[in-house]
Amino acid sequence: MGAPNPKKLGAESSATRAVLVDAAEQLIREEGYAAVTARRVAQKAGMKFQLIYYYFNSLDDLFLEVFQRGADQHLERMTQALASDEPLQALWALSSEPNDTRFILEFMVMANHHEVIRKAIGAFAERLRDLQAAAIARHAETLGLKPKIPPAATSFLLSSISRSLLLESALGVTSGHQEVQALIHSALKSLDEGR
Amino acid sequence: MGAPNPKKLGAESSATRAVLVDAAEQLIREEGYAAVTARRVAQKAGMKFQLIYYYFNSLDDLFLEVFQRGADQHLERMTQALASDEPLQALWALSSEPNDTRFILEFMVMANHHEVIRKAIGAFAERLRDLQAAAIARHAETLGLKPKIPPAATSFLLSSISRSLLLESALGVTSGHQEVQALIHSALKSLDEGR
Amino acid sequence: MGAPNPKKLGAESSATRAVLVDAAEQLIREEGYAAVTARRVAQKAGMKFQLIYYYFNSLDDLFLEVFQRGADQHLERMTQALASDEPLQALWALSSEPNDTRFILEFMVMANHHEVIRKAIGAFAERLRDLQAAAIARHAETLGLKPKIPPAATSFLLSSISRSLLLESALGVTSGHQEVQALIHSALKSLDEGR
Amino acid sequence: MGAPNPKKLGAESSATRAVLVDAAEQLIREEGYAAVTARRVAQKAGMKFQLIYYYFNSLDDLFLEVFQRGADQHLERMTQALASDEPLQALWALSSEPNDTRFILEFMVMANHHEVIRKAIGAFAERLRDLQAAAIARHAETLGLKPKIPPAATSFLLSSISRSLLLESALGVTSGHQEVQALIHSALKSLDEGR
DNA sequence: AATGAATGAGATTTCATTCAT
DNA sequence: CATGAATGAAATCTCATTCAT
Repeated sequence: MGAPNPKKLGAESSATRAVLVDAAEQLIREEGYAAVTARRVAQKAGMKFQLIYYYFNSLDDLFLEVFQRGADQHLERMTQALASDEPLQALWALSSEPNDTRFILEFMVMANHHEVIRKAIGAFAERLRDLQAAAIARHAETLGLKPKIPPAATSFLLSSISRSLLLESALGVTSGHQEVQALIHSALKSLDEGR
Repeated sequence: MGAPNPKKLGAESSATRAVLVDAAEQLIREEGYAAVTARRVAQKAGMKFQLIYYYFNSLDDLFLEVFQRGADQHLERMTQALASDEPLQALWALSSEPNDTRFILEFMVMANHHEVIRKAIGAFAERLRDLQAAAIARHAETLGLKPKIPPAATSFLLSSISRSLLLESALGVTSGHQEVQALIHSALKSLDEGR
Repeated sequence: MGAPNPKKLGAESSATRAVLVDAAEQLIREEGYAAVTARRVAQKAGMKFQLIYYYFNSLDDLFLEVFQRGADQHLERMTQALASDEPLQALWALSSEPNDTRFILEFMVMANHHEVIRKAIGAFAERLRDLQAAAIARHAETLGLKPKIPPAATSFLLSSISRSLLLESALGVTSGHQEVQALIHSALKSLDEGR
Repeated sequence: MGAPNPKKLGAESSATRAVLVDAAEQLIREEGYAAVTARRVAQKAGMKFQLIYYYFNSLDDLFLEVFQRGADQHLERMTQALASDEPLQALWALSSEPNDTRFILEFMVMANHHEVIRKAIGAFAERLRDLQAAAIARHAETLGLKPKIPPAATSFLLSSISRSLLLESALGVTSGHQEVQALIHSALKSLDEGR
């Protein structure tokens, strides 16, 4: 029996549903999650706000769907990046993309108050780490290297650093940034070239 | 002394005022800035919510005061840490303190949508960076070292990494953390001992 | 029909909406515009105050709708009055009607601090003046008269005087009123009869 | 015994008291009576708002004092104007002064909701009317004229018209105004010159 | 598949006023 | 004389959500 859907909802495949998710995503990107309300999403989508409750059980559900879709896309992109000839540099480039990174950060913050989101983003972060670590290990093996830094640590470091560069830039703080960028670039180049 | 401050009501030195700032700080630490409303702060402080407007004119003012007080304390503590015999390890220990770091992170996020906060935390971050970079440079000189990594970059890296360790831990993500901790510890030890 | 009005919620045709407009109008007539708050309107209508924001988005919108409805009715009545055999006397009778005149005066005052209302009542006053001036001119022509006083001035004078009679009466001041009424009556009679 | 002062208040002659009345008057002139609150008056005066309650029993008392002072000054000015060689033209000039007229209008509106103000402004209006009517009668007698329009009516008409010219101008409505101005000017000139 | 109607809860903010000092 | 402290009341407005149609 399990837990049956307590409410009849709009079909998963509806075009309208997608429009709502799009609108919510845009809003999060532009103004942060705190700016997302049923009314504002609907307004952006050019629809009535009640539609949100028709398609989603609650605003949280909508958030979750926005996140899930974005996370899937990001994992996809990351997978492709890691498959390139210079996986570390590709990883860095993608991690430095302000768009995606700010988006993910927004959910990290939201997680504080949304149990459901916390689980989802936790799972996502873990998968991302594993994905990256595996690729880094694979790459090292290909080149016949025994890296001093464990793959998972490398993954963590690159994520941390790109995230912070972005976070600080948004605050207008940039002291030390150039030096770090230079360090990272040369390190990654060496690694990708097997030296 | 002539015309008083046009709007400021409660005295700076009031005990009540301090109680309110305490309550707000606690709330931010426990539930994040988004949970702070005049009503909730007052409730926590066991007071009427209007008192907040009596003492602060606006919620933003309260936020700012909470931040400023915490920032000052942190700078103070950091200054002391950097004055120790092993400044880098002390820096790291303080930066890894969940209390302070989560607190600062909360404001970094808040800054996205609060102009006033952005300026304040930007200024704070810059001061912190300069403070640390100067101490790191000083320490290197004392030991007669020429570090490969510029001081400001070292400061940035340590901040980024501690911040991310904390952020991810809150999400239940810890893969790669131990390895990073180990790396950092050994690196800092070497640096502090001049090797 | 595609994207609905981004914010408008309640339908234009709702009965509830009309009840709210009625209540607001009554309140303005009885106690003046300054007495109109969402709570009081709702109370008078026997409804929850949030309904006002459901139907009107803002109190100003409600004010505007009350005004517009009243203005339209007044213009209608004025048009009919001016079509009578004795247009000037009919104009005066209508302008002396305390109900309408006090109502309009209330908005004139409100206009001082409400940009939106200012525009609306400005437009209305202009239309009213033009309507009256045209009728007065027409009437003069019909009677083959060449009036010493320009039609627009006549319209202005009658409006001013009726307005002030009312305003002063409300203050309990009536000295000179009877004499003015007598003057106006005889003047209008002459004009209407073509002497 | 009568009704003794229920509260000890600041002296009538205090300079501080006058500063507060000044500030309130300025505020009414600039932003209308609805903008007058204890806080704003005090702010404008560069004082603490509690002082208002120290010097006046309530805000209404302050309003009343502002009005009384302004009314007395206006009566004074009017008396002087009426003593001139061309009393009617002087009367008109003073009545057309936007400053004073808007100020008085503001109180006429306030009267709707303030019993005390209503009585005060009623009494003032009556005195003003009597003053003007007497002067007009005197002037007619001096010139040996028997005016068709009773003096009180003349006073009423001039007040009404000047008031309305101002009220409409504020709304951006001016149609018919020039013609009226011209009429009034020529009529008053004739009267003043005894033709 | 969609939407008009409604509402309880709560947000920030402002006020007039009192009182003790 | 003057002012810090406090508060009850009310203002406008927004939200998430439900329900009947």
